[in-house]
Amino acid sequence: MKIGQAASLSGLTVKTVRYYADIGMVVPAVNKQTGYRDYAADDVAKLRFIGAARRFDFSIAACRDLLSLFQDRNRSSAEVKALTLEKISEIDEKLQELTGLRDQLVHLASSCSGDERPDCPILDAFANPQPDPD
Amino acid sequence: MKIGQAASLSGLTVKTVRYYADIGMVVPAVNKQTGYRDYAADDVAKLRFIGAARRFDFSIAACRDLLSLFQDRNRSSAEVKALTLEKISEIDEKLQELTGLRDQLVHLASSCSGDERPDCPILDAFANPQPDPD
DNA sequence: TTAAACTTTCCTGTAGCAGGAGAGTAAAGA
DNA sequence: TCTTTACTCTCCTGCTACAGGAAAGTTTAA
Repeated sequence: MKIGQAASLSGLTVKTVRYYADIGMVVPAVNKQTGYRDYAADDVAKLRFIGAARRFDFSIAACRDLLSLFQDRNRSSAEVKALTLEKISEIDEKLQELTGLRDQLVHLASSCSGDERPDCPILDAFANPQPDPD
Repeated sequence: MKIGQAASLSGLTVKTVRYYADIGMVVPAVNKQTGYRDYAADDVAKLRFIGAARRFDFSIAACRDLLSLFQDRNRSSAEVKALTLEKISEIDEKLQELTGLRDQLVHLASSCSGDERPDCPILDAFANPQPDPD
């Protein structure tokens, strides 16, 4: 099938599918007469797989790893689980960071009257930044 | 003072400070003989301000807004508060998204034995992705 | 005087594509 | 059959917010 159909079946855009071909992640056959990419059902499965992994916030590099594990009939599930646990702890870090940020901003906002007067504790805080705890 | 000192006083890198000059955010005087950028104390204050706002995850564009509010003696604090509240709700969205992701990954990982057998519910889930709820 | 430390501009690379130009191909209707 | 519309191709640029490095000039300290 042509790229448009592969894209819609996999829930990706044509641009994205073409990009994955360019970087060698999902490389379809090529119709030698037209130069059109020719996607097999197998390729579409890979694209769907990658789309799902990307939605789980795995990077392209991680997707590549997962995909090769996915295609390796002899793989053990341990590696996949390890990658997943790693991803979870990455997300945990990001969550902590964002939560801290949110708390500080909420604190600043609540101490700001938000009226027409020019005083603003938020700007004051930015003008006299606390040194980083790290 | 020269860029190196301005950078260390503001807690930014020389590259970053130079970048802020290039995009017109903090433009220092220039020593016409040497071509060296010449930062005043005022410029350093702006750099520190921006550094703090960036640490609060404000984009460069938002920093520009905040900075102009900061420099505007007649500004009201209402605009700043509005920007901050907007940022908080952005963070809230991101937190929700990440939490959902985390939950799903934890669920997948817990259903995966993680041993040497090739079966892996994680890969299975990726191979048969659930349609997006959006 | 010389060497080390800074500074300058300019160019490239990052991640993961999106947007668009210009040209060729395919499918469907009149 | 002709034409129109819809795809597809490659190639180039742009996005965010800088980092890294080259080649050349400047300053400062030994």
